[in-house]
Amino acid sequence: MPAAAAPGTTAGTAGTTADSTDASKGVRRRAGRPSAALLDQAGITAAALELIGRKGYDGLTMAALARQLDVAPSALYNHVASKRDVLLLVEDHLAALVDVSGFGAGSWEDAVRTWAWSYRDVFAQHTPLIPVIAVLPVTDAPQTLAMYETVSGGFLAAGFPEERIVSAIVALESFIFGSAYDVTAPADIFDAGSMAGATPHFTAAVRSLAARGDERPADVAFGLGLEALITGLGALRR
Amino acid sequence: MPAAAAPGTTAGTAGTTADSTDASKGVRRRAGRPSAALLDQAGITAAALELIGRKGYDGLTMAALARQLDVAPSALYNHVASKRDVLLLVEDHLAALVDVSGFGAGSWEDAVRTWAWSYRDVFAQHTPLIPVIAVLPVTDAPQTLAMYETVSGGFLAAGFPEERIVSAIVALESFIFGSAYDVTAPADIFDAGSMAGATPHFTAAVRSLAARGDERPADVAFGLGLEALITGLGALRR
DNA sequence: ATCACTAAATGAATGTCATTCATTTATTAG
DNA sequence: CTAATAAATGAATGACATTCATTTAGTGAT
Repeated sequence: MPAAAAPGTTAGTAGTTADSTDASKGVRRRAGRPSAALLDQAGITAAALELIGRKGYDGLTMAALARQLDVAPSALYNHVASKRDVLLLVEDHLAALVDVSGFGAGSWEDAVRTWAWSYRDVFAQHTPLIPVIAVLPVTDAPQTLAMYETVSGGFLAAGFPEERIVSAIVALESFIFGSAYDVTAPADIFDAGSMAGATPHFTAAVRSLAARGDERPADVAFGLGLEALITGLGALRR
Repeated sequence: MPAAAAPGTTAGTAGTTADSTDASKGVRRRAGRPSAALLDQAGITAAALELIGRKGYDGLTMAALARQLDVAPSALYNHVASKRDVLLLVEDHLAALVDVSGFGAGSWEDAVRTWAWSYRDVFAQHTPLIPVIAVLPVTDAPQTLAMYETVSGGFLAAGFPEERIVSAIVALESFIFGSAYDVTAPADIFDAGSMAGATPHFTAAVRSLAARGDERPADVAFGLGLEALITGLGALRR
């Protein structure tokens, strides 16, 4: 038994971490292997989501994440290789929230509508993930892959030629990602301010957009583009 | 050749490109005010573009930018408030490269085609700017604003109702930004690997896409979506 | 000419991050 | 019982962006 007798109390600086949130109530452990690991990928994902919800993506640092889990930052690296890995975990979790229930239920058009709107809504809250998803091999994201499978199946059942399905999905997805950014843009993004005099057409167009209504500009644009894509892509069906 | 800026818009920062690199070899100056300032926004923009071209966006650090200009990093802060400002300068420079020459020339459809493809191509090389543009008030980017003015004018001339113009442009732009990411994705991004067994429809769709051709998948998807949007949005014209 | 003013540059901090590493230790397999 | 291992610790490290007190050289007014 290697030096078991009387654990020498590495004492020291425990107080710091105190108890940021709940995380792992009370019981602080010292270095060493606990009966059950404090960390795992599911817990890291949950803590990351919690942190993002509370502090936004700027607040998502490895140190803050560790604090949330009542653990030292370096401990995270036993479970993820990098911060990017954390983002991938979050991304894949979110993919499971996208509503694909329309596929197999009603019309193809309605299924795409439901899917696209919910996809956009989910990622509008998480735009910092978009650059990550866009380049993410699907192998690394099982939930995301599952979403693609359902959607592909829906397209196939609707009569799409197999070789056009991926292109059609990619086109829709590109529009969705771009539109997700749009949701986060400031309301006055198109205000030309002092340069308005030099841009009469644009300024007038912006003004007349603002003049009408209740609906959020980002939603109007998304609806417009989505219906165009549904009609245009739908024409590919046999 | 690009640009064809809107009437009334001046060259603005265009002249920047003049002497990109050289910077001021040999002559090191000590602190103090030189006869002509070593730095200005045009020079910073040019140096940033040079650096991005050579090392990519990872290589664009304030220190590297300063070195490129043969200046201390802190000197940059006399001309830009932050690194984000540098990115804005670059973004606005690129906006001038987008081809809007079709508006006022041929058909609306062709003008949109030319504009959209060139817009995508330019930003596919600069995807790290997309999160910046998406939230960028147009006031801060005169060349970008000039682009909007030309495009708005083209839509108006084509018979679009004024209050739909901004939404239509935003929809197209969202698609363009999303598609720009797509260009940079690895070729095997959709390879399900070991999970292929669980995703038969998707895997088959990916395979049959790969089976056909010469054209890059990102280009096929972009063409497909763009034509759908042109048709669908075009129907809004009076 | 002189003198104050000011724009522009310097280099030495600062602070925030992600990430690495040598150690420590509880649990488990043999 | 012992050796191996997974999992945690805290103290570096090394990039970065950004700030600040200083320095200096043109410029414009007197």
